[in-house]
Amino acid sequence: MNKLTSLFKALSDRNRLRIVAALLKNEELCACQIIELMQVTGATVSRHMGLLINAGLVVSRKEGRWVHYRLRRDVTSWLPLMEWLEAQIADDLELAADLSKLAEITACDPEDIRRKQRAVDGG
Amino acid sequence: MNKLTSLFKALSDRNRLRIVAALLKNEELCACQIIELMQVTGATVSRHMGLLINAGLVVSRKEGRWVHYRLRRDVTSWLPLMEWLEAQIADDLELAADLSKLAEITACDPEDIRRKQRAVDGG
DNA sequence: TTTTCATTTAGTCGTTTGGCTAAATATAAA
DNA sequence: TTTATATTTAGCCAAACGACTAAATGAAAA
Repeated sequence: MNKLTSLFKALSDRNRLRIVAALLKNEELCACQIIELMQVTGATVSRHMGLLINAGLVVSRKEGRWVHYRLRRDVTSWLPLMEWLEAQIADDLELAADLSKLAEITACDPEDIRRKQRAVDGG
Repeated sequence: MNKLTSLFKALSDRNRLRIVAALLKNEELCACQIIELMQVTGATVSRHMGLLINAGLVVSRKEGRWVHYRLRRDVTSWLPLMEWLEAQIADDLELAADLSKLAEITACDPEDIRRKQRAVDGG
């Protein structure tokens, strides 16, 4: 697909926009933290991350069993868009609310988050 | 829907992006000119324009039987995005190609364009 | 080396999208 | 006031999307 089109498609889903907002405020997040923020299954988060990676917005880094995601900051032509987006997010009540929830999540040890998630799943 | 989400949704379709690109280069375009550029039915263009209007990107102006569209330039917080977009369009071969086609279209009298379109429709 | 576990892939399902045609609406011309 | 015409609305269809569950993968822990 076209670069620009897949970029906008990536940003045109509410949940993916929440992920990008989260990554704008956190250098790096692991899958389980994003799952915890969004309250969807790991499979769903994985699919969203795949789209964001494909659009060229995000890169992933594997560390043991865990995968960490971060925004690509090396595509200089997109930096103005990212800066603009960050300003818009500040004005979006729902996205702004996410950020405080996210602060609670990142304050925890990811191991604890997974423990809690497994307990809820009943796995 | 959310402001930011409907904005990105509006921009996430290739044909709508072509329309926005066209409106960035032309203060105002009428429906028949957009139909001619995109080679889709009037109904389809109408639906796309409705989405762009709903997203707050475009306004329409009725003049007799004709409807003219232009970009909203009064939403100051979106101007940086529009400027960025304009720069990206210049780097997009397909969108850039559209602009020369558009130049031919805008050089004609819209009445002639409709005459041609009616002839093709067999109406 | 078996088990556990984090993530991804495959497959399913209901919803949304983007195109079309046909009918409706609104305005100008005859 | 009838007819022609530009756009919109309604209704249809196939393809794409976003969620889920279950199965597969790959890496660490036991």
